[in-house]
Amino acid sequence: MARRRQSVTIKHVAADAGVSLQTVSRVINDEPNVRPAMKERVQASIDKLGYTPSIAAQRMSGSRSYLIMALNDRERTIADWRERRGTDWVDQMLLGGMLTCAEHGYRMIVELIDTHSDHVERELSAALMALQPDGVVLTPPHSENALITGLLADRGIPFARIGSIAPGPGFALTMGDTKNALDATRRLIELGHKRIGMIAGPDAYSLSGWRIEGWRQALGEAGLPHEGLCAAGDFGFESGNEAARALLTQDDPPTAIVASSDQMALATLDVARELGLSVPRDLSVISFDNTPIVRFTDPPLTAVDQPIAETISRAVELIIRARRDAAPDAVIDVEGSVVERGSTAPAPHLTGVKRA
Amino acid sequence: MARRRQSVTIKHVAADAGVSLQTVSRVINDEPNVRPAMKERVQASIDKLGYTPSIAAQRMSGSRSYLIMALNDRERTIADWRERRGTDWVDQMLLGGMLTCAEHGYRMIVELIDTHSDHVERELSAALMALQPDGVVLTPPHSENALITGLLADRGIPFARIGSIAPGPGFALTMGDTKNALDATRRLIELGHKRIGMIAGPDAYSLSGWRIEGWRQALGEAGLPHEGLCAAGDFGFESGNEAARALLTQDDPPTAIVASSDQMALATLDVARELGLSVPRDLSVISFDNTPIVRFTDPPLTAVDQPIAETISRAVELIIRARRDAAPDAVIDVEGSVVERGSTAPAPHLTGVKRA
DNA sequence: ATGAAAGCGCTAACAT
DNA sequence: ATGTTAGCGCTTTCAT
Repeated sequence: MARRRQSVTIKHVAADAGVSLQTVSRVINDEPNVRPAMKERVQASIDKLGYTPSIAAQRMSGSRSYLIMALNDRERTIADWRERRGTDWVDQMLLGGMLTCAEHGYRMIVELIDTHSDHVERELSAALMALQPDGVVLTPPHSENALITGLLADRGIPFARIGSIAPGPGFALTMGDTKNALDATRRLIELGHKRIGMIAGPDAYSLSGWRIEGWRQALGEAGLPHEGLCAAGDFGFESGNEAARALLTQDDPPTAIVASSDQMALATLDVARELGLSVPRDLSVISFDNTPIVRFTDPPLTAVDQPIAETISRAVELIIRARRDAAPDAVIDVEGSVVERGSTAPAPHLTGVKRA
Repeated sequence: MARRRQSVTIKHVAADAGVSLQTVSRVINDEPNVRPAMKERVQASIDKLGYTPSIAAQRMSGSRSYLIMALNDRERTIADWRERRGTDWVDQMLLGGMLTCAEHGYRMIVELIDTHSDHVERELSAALMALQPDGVVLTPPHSENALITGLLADRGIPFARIGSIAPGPGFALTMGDTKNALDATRRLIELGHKRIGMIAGPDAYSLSGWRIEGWRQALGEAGLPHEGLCAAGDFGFESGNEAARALLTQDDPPTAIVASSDQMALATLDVARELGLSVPRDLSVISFDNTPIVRFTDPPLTAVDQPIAETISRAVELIIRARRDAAPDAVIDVEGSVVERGSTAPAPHLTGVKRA
């Protein structure tokens, strides 16, 4: 391959404007100590030649790489893509991440890392050495992986933890999990439900716990019971099936269920159908995620919308500003909302009658 | 900001192994003229220190950047994300692209470019200068934009054109559009349909034409008419609504429709419902895309599955091999398939009776 | 088969 | 306010 060189470099601009490289550099980076007239002249040359600095060269000189790495769980992400489950997490991440990066001249680059692997550190370290990103966005469950956060902290790389509130290095951001679960449960209580079940996510994710907390809090406020009404899944369809079955086939089953993922809610719909329960007449369901498919289920699912794009956008801004500003101590909580659709309705009148 | 340096560099490895930088470089790049024993010794140091070369430095020295840029239409992509329509094109692109890139030590980086903008060239040029990718994957409609292909050809950057068969620079790949439309239409003919409509995509996409061609060819084989049975949309829901209405409210309307996108098929379902037509009893529908939502529509849509991941994967391989191998002259056509679901059924008996 | 020297495009540090 | 120098980590010459 022919040795490919940059077509227009800082040298060309400097020559064209009749100034030193350094002055051009100062203009590019909007640094002080350049007279307006000079700045204008250099900018004119830049525009004329259509010059854009090479991020590789910028990085080499000890400056920024203008790259932000978004780390996702390899196994889960690939499975979602392969199965075409309609999870649009990555899309929403790119929506918030890429656009905000672009506003600041940065790029977002998606990287997949194994969670369970014993060589997480090697994988991550290799990615960091290869790319030299200026920051990293950690999504669950990586955001709570001490090996990962520790390594980033050691290397002094700014990073954001989505779905983590633990103190320590890195910006912590959450998507209103507790309040979302609280709101969803309250809504069901308003509809007259007295026994409201919860299909929780796996323990490995803190947000699973937060949602349980919100659910319990709402029940507590209303003096309603929670005992025996919480079953845990792993966010996947199969686990949701089992959890829903466990909840709905017990004595005095719930008339409403909050599921911690769309897939588990989908499974709940199936189980209900199988048990001869009509949704929402006999059973109300609210899910978390609000992925595109929930508008097309039968009935369409009332769902908690997670502000993924907004949250990643905030994370990126924090990372980019990290050089200047001090880290905010507090956890940043971006609010979600409940989108009401057809899977929720007033509690059935015959509450308390065993149906299974 | 502290001037952040690479933690482990080629120098460290060279020192550890007691050899010159050059020898280490040769080992990294698997070059000849290194004795096995030497190679082993160096590799041991690399493993011990957990060394991975910086792609910025590799690029700077005139070698590869190990970056492949995937170019998508900015406006459409962002709209799909914002509306959360369930289009998983980008996901499938990443599935095929990222994984294949990773196999070869490359990274895929997604970039959005305006199609209609008059400064496409400036935008693209800036991205190329900043990132210096070793190759570019062009998706429709960029793959048929002469400004873009011309610029890449001029710069000598290997690129792939997805959904383009035009001769000229760059690897051309298609996803079996003609055959897919042919198969879908043939399937409807097998089911006894005599009047089969087509809701085509916009002219700006060549693949719209290829699909029309396949549809027409199948009709021709069976001696069936096509006149007045083709309406064009822009792939979006609204346009599908109009097109479906035009087809279904005419005299002697079709009993089956092939829609060039899921969104337009969704609209067709709505129009059918509105007109009192039951799908698939009165009307069969086959769509293109097979996005996740089509499993949840009422009824679930029979759809043409586009091998996006596989196609992008092939494109990436071609680009990476471009340095060694000669460009294949022929268009590479990756086959799709029809996934049968609930929106197709035998033609209604009362064919020919006006219903609208 | 190995090593030494030069340079990629850019910026930090140090002049002036 | 501007210019000069040195060097980032690596690969390409060019020696040996």
